[in-house]
Amino acid sequence: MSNSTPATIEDVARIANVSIATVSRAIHMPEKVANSTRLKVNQAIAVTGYTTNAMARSLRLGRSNMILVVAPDIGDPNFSNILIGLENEARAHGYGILIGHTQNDAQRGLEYLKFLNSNQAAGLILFTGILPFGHQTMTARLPPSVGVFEPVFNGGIPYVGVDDIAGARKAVDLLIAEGHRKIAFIGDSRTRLAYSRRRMGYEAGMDAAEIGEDLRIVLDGDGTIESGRLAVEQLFMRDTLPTAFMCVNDQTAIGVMIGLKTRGYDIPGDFSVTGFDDVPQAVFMTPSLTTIRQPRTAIGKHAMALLLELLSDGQPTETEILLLPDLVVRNSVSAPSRIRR
Amino acid sequence: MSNSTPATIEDVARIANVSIATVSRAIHMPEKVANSTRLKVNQAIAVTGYTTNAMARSLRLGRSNMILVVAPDIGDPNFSNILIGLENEARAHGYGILIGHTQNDAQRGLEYLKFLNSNQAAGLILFTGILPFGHQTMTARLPPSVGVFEPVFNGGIPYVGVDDIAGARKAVDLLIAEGHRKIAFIGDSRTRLAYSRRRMGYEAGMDAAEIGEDLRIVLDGDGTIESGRLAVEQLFMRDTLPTAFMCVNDQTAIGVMIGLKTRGYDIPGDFSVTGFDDVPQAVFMTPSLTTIRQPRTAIGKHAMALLLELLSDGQPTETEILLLPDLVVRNSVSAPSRIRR
DNA sequence: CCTTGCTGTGTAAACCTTTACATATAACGT
DNA sequence: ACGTTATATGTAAAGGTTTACACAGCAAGG
Repeated sequence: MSNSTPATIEDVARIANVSIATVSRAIHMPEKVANSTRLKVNQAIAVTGYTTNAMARSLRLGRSNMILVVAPDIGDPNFSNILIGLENEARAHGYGILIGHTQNDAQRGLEYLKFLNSNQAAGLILFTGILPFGHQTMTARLPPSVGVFEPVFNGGIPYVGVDDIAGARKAVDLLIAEGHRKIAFIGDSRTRLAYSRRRMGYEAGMDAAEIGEDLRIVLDGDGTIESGRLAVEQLFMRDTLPTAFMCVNDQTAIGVMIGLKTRGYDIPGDFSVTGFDDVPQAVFMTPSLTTIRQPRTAIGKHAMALLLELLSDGQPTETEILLLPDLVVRNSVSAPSRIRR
Repeated sequence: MSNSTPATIEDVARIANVSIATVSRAIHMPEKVANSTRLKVNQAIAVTGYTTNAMARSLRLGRSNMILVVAPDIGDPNFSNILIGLENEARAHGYGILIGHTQNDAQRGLEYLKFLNSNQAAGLILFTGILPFGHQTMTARLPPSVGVFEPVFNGGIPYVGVDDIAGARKAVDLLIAEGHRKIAFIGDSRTRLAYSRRRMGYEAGMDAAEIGEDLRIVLDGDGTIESGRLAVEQLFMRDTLPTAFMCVNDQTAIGVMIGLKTRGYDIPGDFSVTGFDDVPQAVFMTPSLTTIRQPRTAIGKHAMALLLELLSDGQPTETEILLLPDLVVRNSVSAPSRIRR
């Protein structure tokens, strides 16, 4: 049975005693072929173990039924759940998914660009705020594409993600409602639209509560645990400390909590901390982290639905789909302690 | 410049005023073509923005320069670093990497099997202890393949990973050296060779220290944080408790720590805990987790090297490469407290 | 019995490459 | 000047599909 070389459509045709055209039709347009013939073909397929060569098929058709997902960092705790949303939706429509990992390296990006240029994928999902194709980004000829998780700031690609401003606003409003006034925003200096939008939410909340500029502290890290820890260290160098840390993402918040705990402070007794994303480990922290939940599978689902629409219609019906995130109240926030510096 | 349809080798040939064969040669065997001609071709390539259609190329050649990495769970904290090792090695040899995510679903596995059957990937890296192709696993015609991180228990596929027995032995030896005798092993009941080997290390260590069966406690979970927490709950139902928990992996250890802390116990004061893997968050736990470090990028590198060897030679030189893991001593282990129950 | 239309099937071109083979030109030795 | 060899290029086949077009057989309508 298990020959060294896979069966081709020709092998099937020979055994079924029909032409290759008929075999192809029996597979893809079964109603166009006589019952008796279809039976013969199916038997021959079973005998040979034939499965159609997707590459030859795509070459002929000029399109494939694979979708490429490109991400700079596959270890991002948000990635896997968004991916699951993408996959489920894609599968329901007969598409398969392949993942490309760029490690933020333009050379690797170009590799995947070649893949796309060869029609090996019908569509593209971008998990990155910037097109990862280096200097060829401008001239790149991309298939229908959708950005996910963070807006793609060059390239004018439709985007599905969370409403960062509204989400951040929920966090800052909670802190203010608890009585905090001096709230630090620990941000991310990398050129990512998502992060600047979260900061906008912070500012809007502070504005709405009429909290002056003098009570706002903004410090930029790079969104990693370590940068959260560092931010705490930097703030302790200054003479005024906030009563609450609103962090641009959960990684940063985890770093902030580690920094504060290392210095012997209690959370939320001494300082309150909020995150953003609700990564899986947020619930396992001590104290568990109050944060804004990304509706990850929903994002994936919507993004894929939009991409599939693009694949059939050609024109995007909308250029940005923003999902409203929920506030997840856990144990890292309380009222500020009255007695403090 | 940016036409709707990509340039083909024919476009280049026409502009350079040569035949398509010459263009192909100018690209792949430049020394076989006259300098002047090569120049013309290169200019034409620049003008058209031509990039060779990888699919047509692979169809003709019967092989591609892509390697498929199949993983059931891309969110596994071990995955991304092993992947980086794989990628770096692959790239150095002109291969690209694509990732397939099966979610432990045989249907998805079959999708990737088709991908392979179409020669769309030259080789296969398996991140899973079992071939993910459902009932077709036996008859599947696979390209050269290497298992990584956990041995593939069906299919006789060469494997690169850590020496689980030796690693587990290091953990149990540490606990014994600290004075522990009643050591619980929190395992994983899923049919994964890696986990049963870790248990063998545990047993071997207990044997060597001549600690009797009556002092051994073995409880199986499923390797998740939650299962670690549950194991603690179950042990508290029994009348005797261990002084140390040796966990089959870090996830389980984290769950055990959460369970113990929830019950108000101090680690390592009341109980010692060890993990296995050294996932990124192990260092950020409080207390930080003493564990066995997987040499992840090294595993990836060796696995890819072995696969590349298979791709050229055909025959595997070795069937299993075991890397020795290091013990990482942090703060979750100390001597057992004398006064207890 | 002839035309028309329908159903089912086959033939061959096309998708884009690579490369064995053939051919043309130049270089060289005698 | 001629045969031999090396170098550079072109021609065409092959890889596995899909599908427009052509064709054959047959039923229906006149």
